[in-house]
Amino acid sequence: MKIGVLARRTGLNASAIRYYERVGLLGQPHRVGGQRRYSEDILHRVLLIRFAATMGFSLPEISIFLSGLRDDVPVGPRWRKLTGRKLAEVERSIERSLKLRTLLQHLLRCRCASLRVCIEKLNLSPRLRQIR
Amino acid sequence: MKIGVLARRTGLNASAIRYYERVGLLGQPHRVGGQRRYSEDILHRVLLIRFAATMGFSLPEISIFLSGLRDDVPVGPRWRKLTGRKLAEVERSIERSLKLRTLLQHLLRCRCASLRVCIEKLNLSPRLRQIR
DNA sequence: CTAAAAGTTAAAGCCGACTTTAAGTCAAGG
DNA sequence: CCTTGACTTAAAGTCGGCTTTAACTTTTAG
Repeated sequence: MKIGVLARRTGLNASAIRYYERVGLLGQPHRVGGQRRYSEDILHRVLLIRFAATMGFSLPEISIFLSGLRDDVPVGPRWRKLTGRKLAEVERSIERSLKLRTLLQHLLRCRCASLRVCIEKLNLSPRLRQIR
Repeated sequence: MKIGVLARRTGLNASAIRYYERVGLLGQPHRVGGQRRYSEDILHRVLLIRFAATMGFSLPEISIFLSGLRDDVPVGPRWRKLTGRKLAEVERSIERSLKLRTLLQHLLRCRCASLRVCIEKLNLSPRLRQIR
């Protein structure tokens, strides 16, 4: 299939597919008259890339992610390590977001005269670092 | 106080403070021989900006956030609306992250022969949109 | 008085993940 | 054959939130 079809089927822009190729996520596709032609395999690969991206993996990380796949290796230790690290990241981000939610709820519920007073009551300065 | 002191006391880089000034988050400070001089007030304002930023507000949002403060207004409806929207955003992001965590945990726990098989088992294509 | 530290500016650079632009080439339908 | 739409490239632009650079001035300590 041509790049436009792959683009429609993956929901991506053709330029994004060329970009993935440039950064090495997709190999060199076979060409007809200079134009790229793709197999179903590549469709799946692109969907997998999108999947990993929505999981919060960066493109360089996805490279590693996929290199485990390339060999059809039994989900190697490198991949496990990467995924474990990402899981830890996601967990930190969840904790942080839960704290933010609590704080925002407090801010919304409070009946302080002004925002300044309200925030001063929360005694933020010592918390500023924690929140990060 | 001079910009370097303000920088140290807020944990920011002096260039960040000048940047905040450029984008209109801080007014024109009073100057001595061309150099900026800041009051304690501004220190608090900068800390508040940082606080709002860690809450996930963008600098343009913080502008609005602070315009409610400028008048020492009783936490206006505009501010409430903005905060409510941010709370909703944070909640969506929490939900999304919880889903990601579950998925990552599944991926880590699975005993599939290869990543490809494992991911195929999860039947991802239909989920791809949900996850976003 | 002088040297070093800290201040000033405008403009450019950085990060990631793309998109857009400009200027062309190829393919398919009528 | 010719138009139209899809494709090609390299290079530049986008977003936010700064940082860095370069060239210069002011303040401060000794």
